[in-house]
Amino acid sequence: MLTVTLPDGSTRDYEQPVSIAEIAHSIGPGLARAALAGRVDDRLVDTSHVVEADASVAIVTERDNDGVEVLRHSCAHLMAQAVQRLFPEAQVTIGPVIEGGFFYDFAYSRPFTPEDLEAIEKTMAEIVKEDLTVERKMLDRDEAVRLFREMGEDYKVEIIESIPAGETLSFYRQGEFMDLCRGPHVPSTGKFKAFKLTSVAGAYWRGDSNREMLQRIYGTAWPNAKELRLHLRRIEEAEKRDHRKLGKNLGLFHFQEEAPGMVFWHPKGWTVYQVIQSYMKKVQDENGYLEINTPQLVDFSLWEKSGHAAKFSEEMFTVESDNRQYAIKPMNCPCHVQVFNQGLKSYRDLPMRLAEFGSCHRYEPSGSMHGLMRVRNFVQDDGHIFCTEEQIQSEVADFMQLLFKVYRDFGFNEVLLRLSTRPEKRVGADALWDQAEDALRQALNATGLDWELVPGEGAFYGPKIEYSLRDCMGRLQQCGTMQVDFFTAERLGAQYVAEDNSRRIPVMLHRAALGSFERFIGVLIEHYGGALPTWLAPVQSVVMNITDNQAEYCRKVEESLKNKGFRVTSDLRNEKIGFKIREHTIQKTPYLLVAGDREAKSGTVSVRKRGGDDLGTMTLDAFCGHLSADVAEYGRASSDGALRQTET
RNA sequence: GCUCGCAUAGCUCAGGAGGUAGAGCACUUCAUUGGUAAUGAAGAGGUCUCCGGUUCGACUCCGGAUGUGAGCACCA
Repeated sequence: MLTVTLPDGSTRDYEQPVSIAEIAHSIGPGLARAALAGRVDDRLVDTSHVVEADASVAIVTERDNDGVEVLRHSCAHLMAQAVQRLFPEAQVTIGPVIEGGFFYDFAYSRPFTPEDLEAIEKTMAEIVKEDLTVERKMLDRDEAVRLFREMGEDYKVEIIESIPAGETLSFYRQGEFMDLCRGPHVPSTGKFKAFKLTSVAGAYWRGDSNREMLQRIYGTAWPNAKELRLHLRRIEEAEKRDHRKLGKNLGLFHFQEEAPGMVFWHPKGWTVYQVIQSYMKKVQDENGYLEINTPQLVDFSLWEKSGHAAKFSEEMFTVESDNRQYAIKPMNCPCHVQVFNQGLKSYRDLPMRLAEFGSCHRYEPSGSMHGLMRVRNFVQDDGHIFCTEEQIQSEVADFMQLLFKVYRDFGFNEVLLRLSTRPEKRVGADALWDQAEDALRQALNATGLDWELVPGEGAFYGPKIEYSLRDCMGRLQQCGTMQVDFFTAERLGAQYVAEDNSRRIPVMLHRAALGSFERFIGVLIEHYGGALPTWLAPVQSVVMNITDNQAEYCRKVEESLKNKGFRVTSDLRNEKIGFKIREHTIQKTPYLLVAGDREAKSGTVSVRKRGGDDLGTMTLDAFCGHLSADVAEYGRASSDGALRQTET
């Protein structure tokens, strides 16, 4: 006799051990059909799993997030089975669930083509029709190695061999197909209703660029056709917001072959850039930063001293002149230490916060470049805080306050915090790493917000906190960073005189809020789909005449708005008003002002917002008030004012 | 950097057994002075990314380079 507690709190008694499928059936035949998996005391299991003792049990269906995950994972198996039916020589490797779908990596003699994908999808549909039972099997490790070796699955053999001998492993079989897998999986291949293979690409075996490249097929699976359709539409929407496309259409910037990975900013894009820069300048001024500027070319020896050359010399641009080797600076830190080093510093000077909008060049691998998001020349809103160990925590805390304010002003309300700790390749003693990691951990805990630990992902000189924004498409965009560094200052000879007259080495905090202007602007463009909030819009308002009669009046309106500090243009072309409205709407200008004879006579403007809202006719003063209020709101209009935490 | 794809007018894209190319928008000119998402007409615009090869002939086929896209790897 055992008692099963269901999610609604009700209980059911069974005479003997009972499977999830049987429990589902005893509740109702509809639920039995919908069952994809089960949850026993919070552990996800197959529907064939037998409950042997009292437990809380839930039937997992497609309405459950875990159910959708199971569906996708099983769909990866379904795809692998189809691939092996069509291409018997293809070897299977791994096939996990990812956000929104799944992939499976195959070793095959040639890449798969779009036509192959169609054929694979068709075969998948056939296997769905066959409604094959999916069975779980347990095998001893060595037995499994033997079995997969016989099947000619070398990659699976390698995976299984990396598991300690003597362990029992679970396998899943559906028809002729069998795969090593932790599970759980759907009970049969008839459960799939909506899936689509989306793309193929190469991917390294075990994520190691020294090993062979496999053929990865991406797919997506959903509980029904409608959700699949919505998913595909969301992808289309995201493509429309692509900052590379909008950057071209809105005339913000361009790239060209002669300068790969480096931006040509156009007047409008540069306006956005400069608005952001002066905003950051103001924020930094208000927060005790001293702005500096340092050279673009610095003798290579400085990079050797700082330790960057040892790790990144391949990624640095170099210049030779007068028999001297220079590097175009790939980062600002060593230069900031040089500024700190001028003149003897006292503990009274600390914390010293140096900031620079520092242009950096890095020879990024060609395949990693992506519009503004990853470029070879970028400008960081860089800052280095030289301080004592005791000051670390409050400095980190202060920076976070600054950061959250900045993000809110740009219209981002969700921030994800991550702590990256010591990597394998690093400098310095472990005791110092302990201390540095501890300092960041405590600062994170002090915020009261949740954060995520990412072991081994720190910089070579210190651990870091990374701040990622959630954009309106739900994607995470890493922007800000705060790094504790006990080593660079020492390497570059930075010192201060302490209270007891001893010489001490300052701690260096590396920090950036936006990350790089290029990337941040890319994120903004996509977040807003090009319709930047008024304070950022390159052109805030355009004045249009209806006939030539009002040209002079429009010029006056433009002039008067410009004098008040607004970014305004006028469009006096001999075109119909509808045509002009359309053009400036497409250009996403926040306010469209129309002046005909009526307005010219009464000294007013007719105001329309880019979204189509008609604000009616108002005096120029009234419009100025409206515009000022909008600008003063920054990007907060889209926020609820409070910083929300993002789900990790 | 790796795998695969792509590169045609300012932009978005067609095209063809291998016989030097086309649309829409934009641009220029003319007409039109029109009240909230496209007025009409005419004109101009191309070494079909670059370098080699095959061929009587290459934008088209082959090889390479460069750039770029998706993914992987990398990211101080």
